[in-house]
Amino acid sequence: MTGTVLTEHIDASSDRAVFRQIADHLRQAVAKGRLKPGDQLPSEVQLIEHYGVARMTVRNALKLLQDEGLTIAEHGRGVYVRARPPVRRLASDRFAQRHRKEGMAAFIAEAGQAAATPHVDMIKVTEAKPPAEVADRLGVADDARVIVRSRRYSLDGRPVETAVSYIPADLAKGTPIAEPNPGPGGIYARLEESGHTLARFTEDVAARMPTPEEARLLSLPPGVPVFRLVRTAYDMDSRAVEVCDTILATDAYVLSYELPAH
Amino acid sequence: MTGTVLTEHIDASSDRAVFRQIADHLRQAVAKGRLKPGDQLPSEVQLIEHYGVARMTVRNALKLLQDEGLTIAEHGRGVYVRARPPVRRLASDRFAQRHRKEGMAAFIAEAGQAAATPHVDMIKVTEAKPPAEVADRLGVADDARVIVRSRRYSLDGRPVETAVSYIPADLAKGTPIAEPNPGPGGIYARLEESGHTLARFTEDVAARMPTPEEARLLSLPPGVPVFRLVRTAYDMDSRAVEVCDTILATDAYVLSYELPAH
DNA sequence: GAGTGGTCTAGACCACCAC
DNA sequence: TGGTGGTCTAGACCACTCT
Repeated sequence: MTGTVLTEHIDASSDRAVFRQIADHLRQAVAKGRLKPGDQLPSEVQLIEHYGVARMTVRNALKLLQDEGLTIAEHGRGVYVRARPPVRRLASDRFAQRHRKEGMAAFIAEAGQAAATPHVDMIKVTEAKPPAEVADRLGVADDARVIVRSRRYSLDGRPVETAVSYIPADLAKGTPIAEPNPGPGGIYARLEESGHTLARFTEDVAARMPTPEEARLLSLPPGVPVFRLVRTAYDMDSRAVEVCDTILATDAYVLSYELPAH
Repeated sequence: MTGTVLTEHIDASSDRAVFRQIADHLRQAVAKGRLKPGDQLPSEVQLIEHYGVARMTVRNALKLLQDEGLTIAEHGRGVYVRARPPVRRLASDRFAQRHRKEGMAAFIAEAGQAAATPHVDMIKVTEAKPPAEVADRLGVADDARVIVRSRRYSLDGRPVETAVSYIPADLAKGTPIAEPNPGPGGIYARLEESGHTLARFTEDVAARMPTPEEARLLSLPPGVPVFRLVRTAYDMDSRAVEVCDTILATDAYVLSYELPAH
C-alpha cells in the first residue's frame, strides 16, 4: 500500500529542485516508518501522476535515493526500500593463534561462528613482482619476487570479500603457500611451521565507492561502498611476512577493534 | 587538452548501454593517465558532438563517474578528475594516556603532528536520555540520563568529522565534562581525574553513503562515503564511561590499527 | 499482456563562472 | 557575453517480471 506515502505535494515557491523535494518526501516516509525495509515504493507512473511532473524528474528523485543506498531498483518489479542484510562483526582477534591451532583459516572459522555457510572461489596463485605499495610494506625491493594468492569469499552464496595476499617468494617457494590449497589453518599456519611465528598485524582501513570491477565481483548494488583493508603480518623478528589487500562489501561487515589505553 | 581523450567511438553492436561505453572510455582515460587529477573532462557539448548522442546520454555517463567518486562537476566551470585530498592516518594509539598528559585532546594533538590547523565548532552540550544503542553500550537503563556532547572538527578549514559523545550523567554532572569547554586534555583527562582511569577502548567501524544531513555538515561531494565509528571507553573496573559516535569523511582518513597475534 | 524500470532523443530555460 | 553544468518536459522503444 502506497496510500499513506503519497501525501505531500511540490512546493512551487521553494528554491529546492522538484526532484529533490520528491526524494525528500520519500526519504521521510522511510524515516517515519511509513515505508519499511522491503516495502515497494510508488511506481514511476504513480509518482508522475501524483506530482504532475515528467518522468525524468521522478527518475532523478529515485536515483538520488538509490545513490544514498536507501533503495534498490529491480528491473521489471519495482523500487524497494533496501533490506539491510545482517552484518558480520569482524573482531580484532580473528587472527589469534588459537584459531590457527584448530586448523581453521580465519574466514572459515568466523563463518562457522556466525552459522553461515562459507565458500571460497576464484583462487589463483601466481608468482610476480609486487606492486610498489606492497613492496614498501614488505620491506623488499620493487623487483623482488612474491607469491600472489588471490581469492574471493562468499557467505551463504553471497560474495562479500576479495583478497590478494603477497608473500615474499623466499618464504613461500616449495611450501604449500605456493599451492592453491595451503592446508589446514591457512598460510599463517604454514608460515609459523617454517619458523615465522606471527607477532602482530597492522590493518589500514579505507572506504570508497567500488570500481565497476569490484562491484561486479562482489555483486554490489548501487550506493554501497567498499572497505579497502590492507593487513601486514609481522613475525617475531618484526619482519613483514605477508601483505593482504582486501576489498569488503560494507553492507556485510562491521569491523571491530580493541585498543589499549596505555 | 582533450585531444587525446576523445578517440574512441560507440560500438553500436555492443549490448553495453551507450552511456556506459562513454563512461568506460573516460574511465580508461583516467586510468591510463591521459586525464590526470585536476584535469578537465571534455564538456557535455564536446561529448555530444563527438559521440553523436543526446545530452541526457552524456549526462548519464558523467553521473556514473561522479557516483564512483572519480570526477567532480563544478557548475559553470566544468567536470574535473577529482584531486584526492591528502588523507590523515588515524593511529590506534591516538587515545594513549601520554597525549592526555600533555594536556591535548586527541584531535588537536593529531592535527599538530600533521601540521594542519585544527578547528572545532558547532559545540553543543545537553542532557538527555540516550538512544537505545548507546544505553546498551554504556550498560545503563534506557531512561537513564546522559550528557550529550556534539561537535564538528575541521582541518585547514575543511570539515572532516562530526562526533557525539554520551557520558553517564552521574559521572559528568558538576564537572567540566558538562561544560562546552572541558579543559586541557579533553573529557578523558577529566574522567581520569575523577578516578575513572581509562583501561581500553573498543571501536566499531562501518561505512555507508552519507545522509543528506551528513553530506551537508561535512561538505561532502557526491560519491564520497562516510565512516561511522562508534568508540566505547572503559575504565579499570570495566565500566563503560563514554560512547562516542563519530562520522568521518572517508576521503580524509585512513584508519590504522595494530593487532596482536597472541 | 500488463506493469515495471532502463535507455535514449530533442528540445527548453535557468544558474553559475570566467572573460 | 559565451560557455559551463543543473533542471525539466514530452515523448519513444526496449527489457524484465509476473500472471
